[in-house]
Amino acid sequence: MNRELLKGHSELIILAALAQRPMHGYSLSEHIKSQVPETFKFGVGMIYPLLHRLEQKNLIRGVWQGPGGMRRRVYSLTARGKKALAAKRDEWQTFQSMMTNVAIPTR
Amino acid sequence: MNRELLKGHSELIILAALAQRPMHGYSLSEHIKSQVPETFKFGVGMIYPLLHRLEQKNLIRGVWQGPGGMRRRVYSLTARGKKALAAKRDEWQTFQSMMTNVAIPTR
DNA sequence: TCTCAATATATCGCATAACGATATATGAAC
DNA sequence: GTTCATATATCGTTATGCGATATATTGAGA
Repeated sequence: MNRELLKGHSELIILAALAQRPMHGYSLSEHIKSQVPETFKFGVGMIYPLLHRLEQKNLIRGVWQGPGGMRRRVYSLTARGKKALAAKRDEWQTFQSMMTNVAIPTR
Repeated sequence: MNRELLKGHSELIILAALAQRPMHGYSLSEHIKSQVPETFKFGVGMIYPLLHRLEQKNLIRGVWQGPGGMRRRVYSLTARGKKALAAKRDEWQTFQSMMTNVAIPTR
């Protein structure tokens, strides 16, 4: 399976997942693995840079859980993140219908 | 609009267009421009590397038009290209439904 | 108690490819 | 004969997917 298919779409996946409930990186990875086909699953090594990127863009915010137990950073959507999610959903719909129109002939 | 969205999907667009009728690079570019939204249109500079790539993979084959007139290379699908197109269409359907499931909540 | 697997985060490096910019040449129209 | 559309080609930048690797903690079981 082409590994470039996800390019540019992964942020939408993360934001949509975090909109359901706040999660930390590892549980997010498990969550996504459970609901997308094998070929599309994110490696853990992909999740953290993505989360850092989204936090830098102020679309999500993470807080360290503590003080007891293993350190984990739980992320949730910011106000900007919610708007971005809506925008990315629209963007996906546009892209999706364009691709389907172009690639799949109407019979 | 995110410029990474197309990653990995552009070959499908080209193959699907050439399945309709053989074209050379420039007309292909015009063809695609006419049927996809502004934000997704391919610059001409994108078309030729793509065509070279597809020809190297033996999915399309180009023949120089001649001898009179401006030089132009007309591309059409090979047998392998037709199979690849079918595979990429399936791949798109899988990707498409996965993304929609994950990104757009069912109400 | 010792070990191992699962949990949890982080970062490095490679490969791929979108995409704008730029170069070059021909043909047609004015 | 100058300008615009046609036609192909390539370079450099940038983004990012993704595997590999490193490190630390916790809990279960032998």
